[in-house]
Amino acid sequence: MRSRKPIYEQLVDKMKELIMHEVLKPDEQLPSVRTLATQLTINPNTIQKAYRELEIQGFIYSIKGKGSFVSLNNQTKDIEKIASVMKELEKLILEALYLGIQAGEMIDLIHALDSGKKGGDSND
Amino acid sequence: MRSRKPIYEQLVDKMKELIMHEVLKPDEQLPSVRTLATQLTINPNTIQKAYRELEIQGFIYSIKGKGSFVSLNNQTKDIEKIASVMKELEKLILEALYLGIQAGEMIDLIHALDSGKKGGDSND
DNA sequence: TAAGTGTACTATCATTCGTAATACAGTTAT
DNA sequence: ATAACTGTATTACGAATGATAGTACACTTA
Repeated sequence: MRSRKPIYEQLVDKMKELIMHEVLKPDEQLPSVRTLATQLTINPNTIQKAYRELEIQGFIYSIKGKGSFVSLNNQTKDIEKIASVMKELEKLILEALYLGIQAGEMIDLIHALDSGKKGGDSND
Repeated sequence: MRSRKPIYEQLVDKMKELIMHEVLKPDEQLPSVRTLATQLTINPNTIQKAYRELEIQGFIYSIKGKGSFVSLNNQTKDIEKIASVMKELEKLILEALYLGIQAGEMIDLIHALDSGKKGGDSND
């Protein structure tokens, strides 16, 4: 029974969160494919698929024989990805407004996340 | 070759956009399952699946024997859905900030979409 | 009654997800 | 060179999902 979202995708989301929240620091080495597979009791191939996706999205980089590491990216130049995220954002904001969510509420959310990113980790 | 997103989901997204942009007005009748299936050259079951999803999400309502119609919703009370959208929004905003997108840019986007919703359709 | 509507069900096929086993390639330490 | 670790690639299989297809039922309207 898949919880409607593939395991490898869940893993990608989780890792992205950890990286963006700086729980995983730049250049920090990630658990190896086989190690993590053992820890999570899932197949190494599933981990590898997640890692590959994370690498494509620019969140990690892998070196054969050495391991996988968190990217240094803080300011990406990937124009395609930025455009894609902005488009998603527009869709979601429109839906939120349609649902009756106030613009101010969303703006507050942005400010909270933005200051939390600059000022440091005060809360979670 | 599926463009990585199911047809019925693409259809749901498309209809949601049309409804939110008020191209499809409240209480307006939608094409019947079979009619739309013929027009789009896809299976009636696929249309029905999309319509069912749209009904679950509160965008349309269907009456057996009569047809499917656009909901009047402008201010939903569906707390679960609002919470879900807010959570998605938070994830996406965080990723946008991580990519280097400025908070002000997102706020501008919100204002643009919000005024476009209240003031009427000046542009598209 | 007839023709339109939504809805439900079963069957079939292709694709994807996840697992499994195996192999290859590169790094590091011995 | 060897051993033990890393990432990567390939193939195979079973289960779940997406989409098609056909059929049937229930309701509304003329």
